[in-house]
Amino acid sequence: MTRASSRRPGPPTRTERGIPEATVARLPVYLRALTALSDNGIATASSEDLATAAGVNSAKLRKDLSYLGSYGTRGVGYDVEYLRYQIAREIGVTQDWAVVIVGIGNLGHALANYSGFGTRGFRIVALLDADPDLVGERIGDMEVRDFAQLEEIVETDRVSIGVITTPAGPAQEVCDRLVAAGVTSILNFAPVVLSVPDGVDIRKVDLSIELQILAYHEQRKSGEAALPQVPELPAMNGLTDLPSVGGGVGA
Amino acid sequence: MTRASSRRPGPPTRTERGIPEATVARLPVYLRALTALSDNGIATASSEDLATAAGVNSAKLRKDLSYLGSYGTRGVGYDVEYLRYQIAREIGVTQDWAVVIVGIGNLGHALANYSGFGTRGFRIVALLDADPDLVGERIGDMEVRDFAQLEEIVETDRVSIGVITTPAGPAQEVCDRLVAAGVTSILNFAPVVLSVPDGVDIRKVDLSIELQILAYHEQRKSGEAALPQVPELPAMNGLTDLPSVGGGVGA
DNA sequence: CCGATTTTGTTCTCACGTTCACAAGCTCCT
DNA sequence: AGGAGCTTGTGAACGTGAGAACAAAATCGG
Repeated sequence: MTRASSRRPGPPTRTERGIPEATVARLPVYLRALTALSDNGIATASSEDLATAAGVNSAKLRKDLSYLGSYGTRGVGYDVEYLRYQIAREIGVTQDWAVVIVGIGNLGHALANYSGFGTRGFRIVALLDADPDLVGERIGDMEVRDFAQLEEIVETDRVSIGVITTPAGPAQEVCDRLVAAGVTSILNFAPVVLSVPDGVDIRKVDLSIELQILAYHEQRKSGEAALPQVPELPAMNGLTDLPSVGGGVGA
Repeated sequence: MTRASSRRPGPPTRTERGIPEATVARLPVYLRALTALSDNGIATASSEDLATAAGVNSAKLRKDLSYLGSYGTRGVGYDVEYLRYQIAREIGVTQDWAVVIVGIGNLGHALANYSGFGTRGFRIVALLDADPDLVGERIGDMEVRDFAQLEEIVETDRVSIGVITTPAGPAQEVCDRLVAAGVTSILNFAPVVLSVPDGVDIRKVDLSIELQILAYHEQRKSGEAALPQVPELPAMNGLTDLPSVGGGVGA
């Protein structure tokens, strides 16, 4: 994690108005579930209802919500609209965040078109690319601008969030420029590990990693009864005799 | 998690050839780091080198690798090619997995074009959409086919992984069809919680959730010294006059 | 051949996250 | 008003993951 944490070992260090990271990651899910309930005209929901809609169990949901405060009513449940607003406020999407997207290839294109950018609370203020052939192209009601204008745009529009959809190569450089320009949160789609200074948050979305995780589990399903035995090792050079792959772990 | 696990509480229940989920999620990162080192002509790397390249600390990396076996050499480090192969095999990307993409909108389009689909190990065998206007369109060297052909394709090509890039609305139905057709791993880009039977793995990639997590931290940075005090609660009665926050159910 | 040096593999401890279980608190009915 | 019936909020137990620290193994130089 990039977040700095000033922990003193005194008491359990109860949330100094700080919410566990795992909970933060679920709040947006709850927000969406509440919105769906609201759209269906449901005014009140129990933790059980909400948990089902959000795909978690109710104990976890209640504990998560308890970090925000006591917004429910015992014996009754939660007022959908009220809770929705409280979560939205806690997350910070009651205000609008200015976002720039850097790298208008296939993916950048898709994100630029993504209606509503998934959720309100975010406003794309610029699409940037360094390729002169792309600059000037219109996408929806926006126009691709030159990456050189980054600093100016960040300052003018108070941009705090940057989305990187470039190839892996230029990603770190783009990242550095974003940070230097004053962006303090970055969402990275490029398949590289970016390094950022303290105080800058970075999150990564990586298609091929997700697929590989699925592949791992998939492989185990296939080989449930008959694990495909250790295949021929590819001409081990340099190193010594091979550790017996089957029994290396455990016992 | 969807994975079933048969745990008896006896001893620490060491990996019955099972690798912790947190480790599994990092293996693809190591794989990529190793590939990068290999491309740079580096034949041997210490856990420290690797850890730096992968953006983790070396103790964690060593522990992760130890679940796979003893593939390093004390006093020396790891043979890059050898370790790369071992990890690839463990993940299951030494073979090719057939993948279908359902929902050829902006995002589906982008993924279809994604050269190499991120990494070798995966082969897109079909692009599917229910919209007759889209069916027949060419994308790269593939043609969009009718979603109705799903079952046939899954059977013929032994498809085990499905990618859902539809809007939220049809996602669950698409998911059900995929599962019924025999797909056992799903990567979901639609902003909904999908429910699947046991034995099917599902992973979710959600842009707006990632942004909201960033927004949360961003908000805390801004209000470091001066937390904006709890704003007026919006008349906690029936349906209040909130800014319409949330609601990723775009389309 | 032996000791110094390097780096892995593993053990131990601590922090974090999840789940259970239940008291506290609210509503509704009689 | 009082008791029955729900549902929340939370304390405590449990399980998983992270990091520090160190013993075991390999190389290399004398």
